[in-house]
Amino acid sequence: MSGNAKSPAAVRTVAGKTRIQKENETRILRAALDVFSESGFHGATLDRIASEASMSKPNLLYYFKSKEEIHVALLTDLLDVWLAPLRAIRPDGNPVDEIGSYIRRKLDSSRSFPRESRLFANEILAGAPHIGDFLQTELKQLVEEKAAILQRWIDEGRMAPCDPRHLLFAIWSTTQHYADFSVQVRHVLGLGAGDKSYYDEAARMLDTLFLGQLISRPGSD
Amino acid sequence: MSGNAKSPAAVRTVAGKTRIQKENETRILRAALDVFSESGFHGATLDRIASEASMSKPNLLYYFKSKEEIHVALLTDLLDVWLAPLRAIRPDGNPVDEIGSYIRRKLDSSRSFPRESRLFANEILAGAPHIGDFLQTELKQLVEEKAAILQRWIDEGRMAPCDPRHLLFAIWSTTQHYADFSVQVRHVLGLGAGDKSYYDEAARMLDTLFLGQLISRPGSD
DNA sequence: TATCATTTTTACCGTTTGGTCAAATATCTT
DNA sequence: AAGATATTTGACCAAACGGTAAAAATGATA
Repeated sequence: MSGNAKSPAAVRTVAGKTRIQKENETRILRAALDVFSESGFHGATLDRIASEASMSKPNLLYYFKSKEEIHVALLTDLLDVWLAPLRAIRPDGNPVDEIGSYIRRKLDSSRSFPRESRLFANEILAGAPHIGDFLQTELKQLVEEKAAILQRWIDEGRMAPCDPRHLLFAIWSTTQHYADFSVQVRHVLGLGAGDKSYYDEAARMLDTLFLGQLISRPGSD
Repeated sequence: MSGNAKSPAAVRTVAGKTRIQKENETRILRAALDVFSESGFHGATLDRIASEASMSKPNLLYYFKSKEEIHVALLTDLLDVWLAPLRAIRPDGNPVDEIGSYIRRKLDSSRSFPRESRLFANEILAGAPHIGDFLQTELKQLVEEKAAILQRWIDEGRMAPCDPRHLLFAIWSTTQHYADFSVQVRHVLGLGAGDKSYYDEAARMLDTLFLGQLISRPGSD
């Protein structure tokens, strides 16, 4: 009677989620990502999210207790994806490859998930009310771990000396800029609304900036 | 009877502003900058702005017709200040000095005017509903003008080849990051709320990143 | 001090918004 | 098909919000 097969008399999967539940939660989160990333937390309304999810507002609130719960769910889902590129930096790689891949992955994230990037940016700009703990613990620890790797490369003379944590900040800011400030980028470059053609030039620029010069290559690397 | 001395029978200065008017408009804009930069346009309320300006809401609306008018006034005031560092880049200078000064000025802006930076960031993130025109015309033109200078330096072999406009994007994003994402920076570095001590290390990092390497110095420059 | 324009306040309004409730409907199991 | 559970909806609510109107108070001028 315990297990996970069927407790009362319904079709529930492992996590206790019905087929309809999973479907609707997905629909809601998808719609909410649209609305939150476009208008921010306070600018978003449950009515718009419900409408975009083709669902009545009370029905939406049947799956998520509050507006904040939807927002937190989105952020929580996002964090793992967001950190994946940083996690992928390998201690036994060489600086150019590892940092180069990291930049490429982060830039790809901006291009492929601009709404997620803006959601994150909005949260930080608002003072990180929901993910402050995450930043202070998980992110801080991960940064320290990866910064130690970079520091070792510096000590070994394989990279120009600099504060590794600030180097990471620079990579974050430059890559995320193309998602968070895409309107400005497009307006300055004179591009249309959906045009993402600038990403190629951006990639070249970042390679020049971070790799072409920052990392000294003895040739043996 | 025209002039600017005194038209009807009151104490008005050049722009037709009473002493009290000027004082109160300043108080309102100051309070509004606090609130808007902290909570964004939609998160801000007239009640909070009025309260922070030690003023009743109707009295506030006696000086500004609407919430949006306050917001636009803030943004408009900001734009000139915001572009000053870029305007200061001189065609007859040398790359290291000019770009170095520019980075220093932008970083100083982030340290000294973080609220202004966040106000701007919020506006862009929201899709630049109020300053879209400015971005497409004034900013675009200014960027083209300065990019041409950088391009000339590149053509003359005084700088590593790269897209000058994206170089500007990189400078904008890295410097503004320290204001817009200060919460994240502090949490990752393990610093307290008001601590801005990281700016020194940030400046070193940016110098290394942009100057130490990007710009090739023939020695004669 | 009388006069007039400016400034401030009190009371209020219509709308929007996040959220609730109970009833109705669909879905699943037996 | 019956019964139980899960889902959906329409009607509604209290609070918050941007904004208004008109009267009261203040300040400046003569």
